[in-house]
Amino acid sequence: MLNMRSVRPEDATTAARIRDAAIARFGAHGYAGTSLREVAADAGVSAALVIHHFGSKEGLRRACDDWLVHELMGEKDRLGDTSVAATIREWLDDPARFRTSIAYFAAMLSDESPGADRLFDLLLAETSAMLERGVADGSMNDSSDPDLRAVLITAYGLAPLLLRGQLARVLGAPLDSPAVVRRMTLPTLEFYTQGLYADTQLLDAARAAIESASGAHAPGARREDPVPRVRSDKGPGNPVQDPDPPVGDTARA
Amino acid sequence: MLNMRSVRPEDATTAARIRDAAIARFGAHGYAGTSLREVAADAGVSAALVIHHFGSKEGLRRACDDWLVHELMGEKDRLGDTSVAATIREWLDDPARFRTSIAYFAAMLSDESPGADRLFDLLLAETSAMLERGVADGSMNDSSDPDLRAVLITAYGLAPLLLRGQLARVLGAPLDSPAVVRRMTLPTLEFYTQGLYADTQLLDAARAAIESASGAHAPGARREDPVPRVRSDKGPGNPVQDPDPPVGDTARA
DNA sequence: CGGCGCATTGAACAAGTGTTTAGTATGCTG
DNA sequence: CAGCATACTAAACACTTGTTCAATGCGCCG
Repeated sequence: MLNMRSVRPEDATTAARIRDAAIARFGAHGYAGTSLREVAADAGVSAALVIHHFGSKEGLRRACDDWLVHELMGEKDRLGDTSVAATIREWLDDPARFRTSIAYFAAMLSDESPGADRLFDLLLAETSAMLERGVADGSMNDSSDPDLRAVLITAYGLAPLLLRGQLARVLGAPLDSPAVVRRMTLPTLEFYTQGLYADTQLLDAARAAIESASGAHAPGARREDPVPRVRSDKGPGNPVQDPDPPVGDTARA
Repeated sequence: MLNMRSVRPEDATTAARIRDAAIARFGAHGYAGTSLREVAADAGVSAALVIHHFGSKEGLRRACDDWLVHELMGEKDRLGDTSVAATIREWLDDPARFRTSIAYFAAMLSDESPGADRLFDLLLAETSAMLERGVADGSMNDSSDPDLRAVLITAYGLAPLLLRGQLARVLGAPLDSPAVVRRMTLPTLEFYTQGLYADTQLLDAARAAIESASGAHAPGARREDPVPRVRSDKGPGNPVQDPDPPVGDTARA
């Protein structure tokens, strides 16, 4: 289970070597920023052979997508109790492979490669299942909109990976370095346990505003009203007066 | 303050039209995936004129970067009390521009354009200042590692924007649509107020483990030990046994 | 050994790339 | 009006792109 995957740069079949080289290149420079000849050179073959094996550059991309979905999601069909900790340990022990795969995944998301949708959906499903279990056994809080929360948590989980370049730059070491992984653990847990806000003032205000604006809290309900300004009716004294501060910060950025 | 920016697609100077077309193209298809002739065609000029005005394609990129930093971060030099709510309202009222700018910013991050570093640093500084004020006035919880928390919060804030394509697909409407913005508000606030975990069990365990592993909790301290496995010493019964679940989920993805 | 099939290649292809060059129009300054 | 800078273009440049083609080698099966 470990060895059969760690057969990475070595021999393997030639097509696999090409695919691996392509994943590395695509991940580092994007699909459009990578030429077949570069991939071919990395794999030690001719450009014509790449076409011979994969039909076209787009075919190569599809093969990379398929491989990555298979490799990252593995055989875990049941979203059940496959140990998350074990998975983490696995890629912590092999940061080289983790790095390449994550880079490719990030590139997939930017390039809007169709494979990214599959991967994101799998992640989202897994997160949803995890949250449901957590709520069921009482270890996690409930949510007013579990589906949306699952999307949010999934996005938050991906954030450090998508921004790994910035994090590495700011923190002074790669995201998958032991030092950074260790340093991130506690603050992340703190945030996931205590939240950010010390009191429920903003939350209560938002709830009240939404309650008064529309009758029910139906998620996908009518969307024809111009947009109820839950956000701008609180005093300007509080610097984080917006109920949705991260998006806000993002926006102004 | 509003009008001078909303002069978007219309006349303006020719160089500005080219720049705007480039931002749109770069944002949609990336730097490498965009040709000068496409940009030129969008702007209604010849490819040679683009070179004439910006020197080279790379020069055009730099001009786009500069413009975006200026446009998104505006004149807010002091990270002080410029109202976040006002900024949000501003781009909520102009989703078209917001979309383009955000797409370009996301592309900058993927392409590792140097301008992305500037923008991220500004965002991070702003987030840090916001957190410091929040802690000072008691509206926000303190953190064991404020600097890292600021990085985390910044990343979380950017996450929905970087994943806007996936969010839009899963939620059935664009991220900047009134329906989605409205729907995200409450769950986000809930998460930022209550956190995810219902009790401090995992947090306590992690703290204890770290405490016992290394003497102090110094952030950047010695990094020569192989990495203390705070993660794998808890029972397999809890599905979210890892102190750092989002990264974990990400990893296995 | 003969022959088939596959992996593999260098050379060539048309199309597209960023960039240069020479040239035309246009409007401002004297 | 002359002169000049500037905005702008079409055409060509050298080069790279993805892809094709004919050819070569190698191994397997009879």
